Amino acid sequence: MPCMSSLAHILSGVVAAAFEAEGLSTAFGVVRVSDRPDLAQFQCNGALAAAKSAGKNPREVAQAIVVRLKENQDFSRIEIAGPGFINLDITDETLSRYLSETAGDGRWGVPTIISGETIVLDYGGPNIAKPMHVGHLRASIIGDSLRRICLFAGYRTLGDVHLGDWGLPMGQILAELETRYPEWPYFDDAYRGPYPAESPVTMDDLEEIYPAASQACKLDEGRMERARLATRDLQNGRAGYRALWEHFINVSVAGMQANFRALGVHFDLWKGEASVHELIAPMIEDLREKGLARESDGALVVEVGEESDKKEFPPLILTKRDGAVMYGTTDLATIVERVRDYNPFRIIYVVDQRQFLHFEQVFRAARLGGIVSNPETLVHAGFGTMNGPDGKPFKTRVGGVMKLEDLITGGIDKALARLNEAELAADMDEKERQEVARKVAVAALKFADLQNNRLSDYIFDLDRMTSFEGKTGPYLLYQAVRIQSLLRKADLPEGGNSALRDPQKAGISLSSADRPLALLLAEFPDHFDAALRNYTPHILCDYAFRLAQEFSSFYGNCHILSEKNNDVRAGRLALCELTLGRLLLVLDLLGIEIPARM
RNA sequence: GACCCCGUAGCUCAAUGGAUAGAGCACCUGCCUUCUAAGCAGGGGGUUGCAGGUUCGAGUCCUGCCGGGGUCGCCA
Repeated sequence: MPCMSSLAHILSGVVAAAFEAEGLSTAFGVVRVSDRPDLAQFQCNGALAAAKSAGKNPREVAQAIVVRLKENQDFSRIEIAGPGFINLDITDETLSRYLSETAGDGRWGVPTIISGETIVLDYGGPNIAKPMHVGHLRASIIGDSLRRICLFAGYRTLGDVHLGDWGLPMGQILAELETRYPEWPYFDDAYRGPYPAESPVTMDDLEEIYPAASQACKLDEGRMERARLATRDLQNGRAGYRALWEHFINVSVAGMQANFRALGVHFDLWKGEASVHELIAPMIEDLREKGLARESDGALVVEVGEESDKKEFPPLILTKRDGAVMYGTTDLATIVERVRDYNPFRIIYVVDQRQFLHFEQVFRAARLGGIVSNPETLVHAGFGTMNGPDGKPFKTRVGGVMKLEDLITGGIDKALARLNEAELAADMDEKERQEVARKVAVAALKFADLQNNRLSDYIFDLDRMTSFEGKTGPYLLYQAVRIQSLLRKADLPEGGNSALRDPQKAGISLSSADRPLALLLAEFPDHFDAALRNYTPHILCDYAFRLAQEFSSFYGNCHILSEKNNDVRAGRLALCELTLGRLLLVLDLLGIEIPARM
């Protein structure tokens, strides 16, 4: 029977009952890991707040609670400190029992949400015809991590790449190609035969053509006008444009998939803005009938302002003056589609925080139009901008953006160099060495990004992102690999460690050298819960690092395999297994793969 | 101009309103003939931008100011 929560949560229940018995709210009973480990393992600060609401002396309230808690055998020490903090230590038996009971089912104390609700996650958002650059890193890996976190919590998850494949850039490229190659059959309205199966452009071509087209439109209003018309004609189904556009999609998606494969980022759906094109007309019709869509300066808009707005809120534009739709329109139609197909509990958008206003417009329109009934369905989990060392949005020295592919291969090269220095790599074949280097490099990249608070901007520093020492992904891998190696040498009996398998008999014997690690292991459900509730993978990064660090300290201070006392040896091996299990899980939740050796 | 976010160690970042604000990098001192040194043990480094306020208690909440970034209808 697995424990369904963290130790602190279980202790909260005990202390809350004491508060209730004193006629006080159970909310005061919250117990958390002490922020003063030198004073206690756990603390409850509720007596202070309770005293205030009851008009009593805090220490007297605390004293009454302590008297009741003394009856509980799980506590080894209960003390009042300062103005009324209740400091708590638990017995080693209680700690050991908790760790044993939460081992073995792979959940480490995290309860499963059994509702089976669906969460759609929208992340990545790469654009057709543009190479993926470092800016796509954040959306991809934060989104993929959140998908893994939701999945582990028990939700059904659908990660959607949501390609940028339907807007003005498509028209700009079409117009540019039509200017350069007017003889192509794609531009001949009289052409009736099948269009070529082979793409006339490669990804390299597109990488040159798109910036050229974009620049031309910026400088020349005539070119921009033709790009707008091409966009509209594409959206209206002009056959030659559609055929050429499909080639763009195919060559672009092939490039993206290579990048995502290297990163280990997974998507369940490869839809894009164009996927919902057929839903737009009926959706607009419906919004018209409801009186929500109206003409404004030639455009069709939905007013989304609210009474409480501090400043005027711009309307959502459904169709522009020229009749073409905007990305807000496709985003709204995508909600229509997702609700229809998946009836999601949540739709989480992992998109740059600078698009806050856009999503607020779309979300308000969706609520007004009755597209979603629960306002909490739609969530924008925004992230901060990736800046250069100068504090401005990141650019390479030559002024362009760094391609994601170059970032990854650069990291792999550095990892290979590090591997070659170490003697361990000598007996690896070329393929294994490459794969280990890729895992190390990707771990470095992902951890360097994910450890930052999702919402705050952060400085992109190439050297730091491909650093393997200190608070880095490779450090975590290294600790996990060391534990794996140690456990292989431990020659454990079939079915695992007796200290875990038979907790009633042996238990995990603890000492001052390993107790901090044991306590930290018991914290896992709290950190998972915080990461899930707030959509913040960095919480798990921090926990994983602390766990690895605590283990490394333990490993350095205690020689495990040569331990003479069988109970102590078994207990320490059990802690190794428990640490490895959590480390592997947390790394998996972060989307980080572990090599067998490094 | 209006609105939103940010300001924490030399640098990059943490810290559900709680006790003595923590890590990593960089710098300094030790430790590889015992389980992987991508490591461990230890050290120096802070008026949390400034000024008020609320609170038993503020890096955290409120007000003002200074500094930085972002957004503000026909791009995505």
